[in-house]
Amino acid sequence: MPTATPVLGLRERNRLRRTRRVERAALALALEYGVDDVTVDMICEASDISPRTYFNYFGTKEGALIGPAPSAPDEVLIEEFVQARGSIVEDLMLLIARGFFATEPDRDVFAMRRELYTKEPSLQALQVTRMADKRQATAALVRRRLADQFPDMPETEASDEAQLVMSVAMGAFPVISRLWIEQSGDEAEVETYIHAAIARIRRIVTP
Amino acid sequence: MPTATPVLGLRERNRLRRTRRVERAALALALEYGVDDVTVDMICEASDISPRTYFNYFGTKEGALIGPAPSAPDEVLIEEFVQARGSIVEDLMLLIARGFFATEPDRDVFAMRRELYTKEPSLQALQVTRMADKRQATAALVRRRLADQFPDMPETEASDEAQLVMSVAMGAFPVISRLWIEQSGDEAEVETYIHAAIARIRRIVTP
DNA sequence: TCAATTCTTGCAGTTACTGCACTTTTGCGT
DNA sequence: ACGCAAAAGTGCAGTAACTGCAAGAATTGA
Repeated sequence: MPTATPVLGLRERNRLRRTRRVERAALALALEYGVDDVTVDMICEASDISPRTYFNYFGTKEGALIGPAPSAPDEVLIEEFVQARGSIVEDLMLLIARGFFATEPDRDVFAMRRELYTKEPSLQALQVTRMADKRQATAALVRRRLADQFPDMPETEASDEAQLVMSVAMGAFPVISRLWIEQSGDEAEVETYIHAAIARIRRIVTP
Repeated sequence: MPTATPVLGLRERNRLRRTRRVERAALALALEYGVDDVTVDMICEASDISPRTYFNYFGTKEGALIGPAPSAPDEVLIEEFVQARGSIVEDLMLLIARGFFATEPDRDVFAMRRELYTKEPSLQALQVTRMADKRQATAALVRRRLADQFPDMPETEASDEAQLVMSVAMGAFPVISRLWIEQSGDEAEVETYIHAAIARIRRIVTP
């Protein structure tokens, strides 16, 4: 029986294998010695790869630890988001969460990453930093939705509101993903967690 | 007429003067060339200080750009926060904002910082990273308040809720401070901005 | 004015990261 | 099966952020 996924060339397979090998090594070292006491050279020696190639793959020392950035959502999902009419923050979180699932990680790597994240919360800050790069793109999405939903809202107000929507969503995201990762890790349930979190936010901003 | 503030020793005055001189130089350079194209050596040459001392003062290259971390709130303010009964996120933001004002910045430096922040939003991410260091301390405060307000709330739920409160507050903070900095910069008004932002958050998490 | 303390600085070293040129590997047409 | 073009891996040299240490300078308090 042929695989459902398109057959990958030797090139891709090598790249995947290598990526996993390096991620595993990096995570194991970071778990043993702590992120700050691990050097790129150590990772490279443990995973038999040259430092130059390491940076080609991951860009930064922490790249292998925090995992790939969530992929950009495709047009269909975006359109769905623009036309949805739930809480805008909730809808945005669902959109981001789906992008996160587009890149299915290795089982071991996933578990190690979970352990490391709880051990060194500073890595969460790095996630946020990386997300920050996508701020503008995401803000544009939110503005599209606002324009669609409230055609009469003045430009500047929409811009401010978009910023706020994004900030709240990105601020709460680490908490939600931590909860979800610690408790189940099952894709289906992420929507439940998001929904519960939104309800909670509603409560804590109400006197 | 003697000054109201306690007289500073020569040591303190030198340190203050130096700090301002370096901050000014760093900001001017960053505004002219962009943060990434400025080196610590350039800043040191422009402000006539040794690189070693620069790091003693500011710790990181960006330290002189983003300004001092908000000082830890004193016991009185903390007690006030624990016993307040407004929206918990709003009360927390007010607490943080007051800590921010405890260190009064130089007028010029303030203006340059404002300009740089709008020019290079990546600096905001740095602020967040630095705030992340204080996450635990802040979370403890929030938990104190929750324990005071809801004595029956179970441990784990309180912990999750504290995380969420902090994340939302810290997420929204950059937006608010940007609005406030761009429009007035007057201390009195910051409460108004915070209040308005909270109202807005309430709206965007409601379907 | 002198001794104790604190601060600044130079130096040497480590580590993250980058551009460039060179070799190896892979994909593919014949 | 073979060889060529494209892509990927690697070594090297260099830059820049940051740190510990110890010596020298400034400040303080008696």
